[in-house]
Amino acid sequence: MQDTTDRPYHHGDLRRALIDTAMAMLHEDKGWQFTLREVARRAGVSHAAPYKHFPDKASLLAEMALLGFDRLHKAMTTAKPNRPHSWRDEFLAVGQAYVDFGTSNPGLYRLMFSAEAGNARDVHLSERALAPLGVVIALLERGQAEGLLRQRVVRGRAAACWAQVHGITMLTMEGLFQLEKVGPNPLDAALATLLEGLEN
Amino acid sequence: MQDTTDRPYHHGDLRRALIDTAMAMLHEDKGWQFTLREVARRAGVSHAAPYKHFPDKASLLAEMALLGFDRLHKAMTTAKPNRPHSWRDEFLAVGQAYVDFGTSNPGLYRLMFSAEAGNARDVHLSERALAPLGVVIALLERGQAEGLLRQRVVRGRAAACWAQVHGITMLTMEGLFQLEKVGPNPLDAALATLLEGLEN
DNA sequence: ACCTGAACACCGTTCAAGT
DNA sequence: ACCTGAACACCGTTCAAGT
Repeated sequence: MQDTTDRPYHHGDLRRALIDTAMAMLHEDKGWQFTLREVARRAGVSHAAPYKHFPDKASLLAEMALLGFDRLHKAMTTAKPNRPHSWRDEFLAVGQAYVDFGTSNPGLYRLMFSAEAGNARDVHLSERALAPLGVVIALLERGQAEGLLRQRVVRGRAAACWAQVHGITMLTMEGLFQLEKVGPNPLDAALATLLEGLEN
Repeated sequence: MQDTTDRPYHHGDLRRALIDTAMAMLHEDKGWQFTLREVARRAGVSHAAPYKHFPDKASLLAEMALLGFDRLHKAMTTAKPNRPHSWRDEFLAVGQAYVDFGTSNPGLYRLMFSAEAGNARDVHLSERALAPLGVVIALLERGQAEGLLRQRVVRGRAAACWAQVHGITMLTMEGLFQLEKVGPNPLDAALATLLEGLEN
């Protein structure tokens, strides 16, 4: 349903429109393997128009991944526990927010972590990918300062948290954490194990 | 370099040849996003020939993923610690074998865990994907029996191990565990955290 | 029983030309 | 400054026809 009438030739802000359209398409079957031509089609422009705003498809994907990391970062920083405010509650809230972000945006999350998509992961993207890790590092430092956590090198522990939570997210996304043999609450079990590895 | 002379028309075992060729192509840039036509080309047959052995590309990929899970399973069961034979050594050896398998076969590993590739992950594939998990479950049961591990629901702890090790593997593959900010030995740190979460 | 060649409906990307 | 249309070199998949 495109209005081809009110934008006779020049699209107001095609760049943003393309990103928005592609972001929406991420929620469909093919994930980030959508077609650039289809994006253009839905944005109401010719299939050549996107090339005036992005050198190629990979560049569009890279920009979208960047956006994704920003959103993940925001999801983690705005995550708050329901009621009490113990360190442990906050930690679990952040972990849950991370997993929720991934499982409710599987297409975007896969894109963010696919070196395959935007061919080479450039420095810019890698830097932005580490912002979420910064949240975890700060959280662990506070936990150690409060004497709740074992005294271990924080960056190493943060890496462990990241890997754990990334693994949970991906396996859930692939449907492998919903299988009987894996047990009833793999997510809770994984987070509990992680906490037992961190706490005093 | 195809011998088109000695196989004038009928290829002896084209099915296997296609799988082998595709498996080899997994190690190239595009990973499992290789082209079916290119597989046929390298196998020395027409681009239509593969369709006599696989209904579509997704079926070929599914078969390859199955093979991958078998190999991963074997890598885990044949993993042995260097010298001593404590439970802990064995656990670490299995974990390391898992990560090594993934990082040295990134194309295959990504394929195994991409619901995107073989469209729907069928029951067959999911079952085979759980064989590696079985190894971990057995390992944890022994550790608990020997009184080394906390008494927790084994399947839950096994899920935690899987997620941890899967996360490590993927983040390493994507190059995110080689970044300075993540620290010097994220892999070791992650495995150490996992062990501290399991052990008494 | 197994393979080929031509064909169909697509892609990503480029580029001269239009507004 | 921004967009289009035709073109190029590809895909995956199908199907009548060949051996």
